[in-house]
Amino acid sequence: MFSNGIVANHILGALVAPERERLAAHLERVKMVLGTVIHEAGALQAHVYFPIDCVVSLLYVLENGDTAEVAIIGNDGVVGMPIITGGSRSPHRAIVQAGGSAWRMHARDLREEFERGGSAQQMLLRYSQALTIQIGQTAVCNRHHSLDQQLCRWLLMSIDRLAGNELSMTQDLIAHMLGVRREGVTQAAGKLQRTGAISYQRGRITVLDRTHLEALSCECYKVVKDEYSRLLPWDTTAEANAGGGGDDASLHEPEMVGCARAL
Amino acid sequence: MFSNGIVANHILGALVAPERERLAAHLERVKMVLGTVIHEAGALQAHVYFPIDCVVSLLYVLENGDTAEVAIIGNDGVVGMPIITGGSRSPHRAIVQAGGSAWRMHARDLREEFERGGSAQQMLLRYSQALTIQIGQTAVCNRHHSLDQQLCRWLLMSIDRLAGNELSMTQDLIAHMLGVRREGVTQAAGKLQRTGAISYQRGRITVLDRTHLEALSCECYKVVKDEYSRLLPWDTTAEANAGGGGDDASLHEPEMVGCARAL
DNA sequence: GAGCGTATGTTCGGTAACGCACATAGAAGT
DNA sequence: ACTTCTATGTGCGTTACCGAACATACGCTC
Repeated sequence: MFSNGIVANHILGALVAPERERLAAHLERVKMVLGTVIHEAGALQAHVYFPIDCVVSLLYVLENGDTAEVAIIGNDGVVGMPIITGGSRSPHRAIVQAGGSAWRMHARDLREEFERGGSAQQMLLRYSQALTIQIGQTAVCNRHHSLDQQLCRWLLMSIDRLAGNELSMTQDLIAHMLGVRREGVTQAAGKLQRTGAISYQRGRITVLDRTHLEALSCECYKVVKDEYSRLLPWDTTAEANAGGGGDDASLHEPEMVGCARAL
Repeated sequence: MFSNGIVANHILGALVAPERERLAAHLERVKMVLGTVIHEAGALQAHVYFPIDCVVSLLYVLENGDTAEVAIIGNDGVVGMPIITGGSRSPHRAIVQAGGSAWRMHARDLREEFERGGSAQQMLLRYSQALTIQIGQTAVCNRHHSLDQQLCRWLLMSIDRLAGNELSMTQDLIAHMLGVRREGVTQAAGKLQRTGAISYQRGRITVLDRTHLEALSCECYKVVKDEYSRLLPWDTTAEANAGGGGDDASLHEPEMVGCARAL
């Protein structure tokens, strides 16, 4: 059961057994509450988080308070790459965009495993590239594509990292992620709702027609998705035995940082 | 003299002596001709390039032919990170944006050194983070800032990576990099020229007033610059003995790829 | 020095997204 | 039932940038 929980995260799941067991000794399961700031911009990152069933956004906050998401991280990745690369800080705020849980571990423990140079190193390096490409595609998308297209891409990327086809998100929050006006999201989402691609009411969005969303989305979605599956091959049949809630008593709350729910 | 040439690149220059010497055995100096495609999008990357006095852009080319630069690499970095991360390919085209020369080496030789886990590994990992943050800031900038601001940022980032205060660039090429219309660049550059910040004629831009450009630029420039100096501290006094052209006879041309000068 | 290719300048109508103001409507509490 | 809070819907003038067409001007070649 325990090991099932660990492989819920693709990075951990792809490790060879001895490494996975070594890391398991350092992992603790923590609850990821929506809106919690996991890493504040510029702050020292003490832990890495391997999402199990939550989604974390990397957000840049401008001097004037405007925001823009640069990447989305789910159980396909890890929050805290700067710990691996040695920077230990990043100008991006890591914030929980969809509640759930994650495996947490101390920075030095992961660095130690990384330096052994085995499959953990390989996976983390590959994930580093996948993340970089996702960020690059965000840049491209922000430059060239319409809000409508970007919304589709964002919805797809989000539900890909969640179990079902629903997500808890107000249009206002989506607007903050995309760095656009809330009214713009209302317009775009309205169109999608009228064509039957999605339905939503008060912060509860359901994706009804994935194919339609993919058709309306820009190429950016596919580029990132393809690159992820190339770099981090993941047997989706293994995903069945993932999750399976452990005893909640053992959950630890991540430290709450100042402006959680800042949005 | 030889070692002077090597330290012209900040990554190589920051290595401890034994590692630098080990890498030197694998380095060959190559000429980087403006417009040459160093790595085509999606192609296997056989070499890494450590720029000496050239500038390389990472460009994404959309299906419809539109382009957007995601990052600029000069002697502060290395072209070919996917070789380190293990992906060996990237959806970005690497293209020479300002001619000059670079140190080139075979992918496997660099990977070998990386796996030794010494200062080369450390520097490359830190550069990986710096590059990621540059790309992220491109995303933010594309979302929130005006063409005027972006042009200032771009000019600053470019001349920072060149010796003087001049650069050879038509407005049309800049437009391709920024992913905007050429006319837009003409407008923005015209304003800068009238205020005396820059002057240019037919593909030759001279920065006259750096301070002014920095004032007009958005915060993105500073964020990236600060992060670079935090992650890759570099003694600028050492830069004096950099460059110093070796014999041109020993220069090799990088393989020319299909659509060089595609822009 | 005439001709030509390329770089830059300018104009004009169109549109996507913005900023703001305000209307509606579901959810939650008293 | 009533208020209150939050989420969503809508209209309107403004702006930045786009797309296209066209004008100028520099520098090279013959």
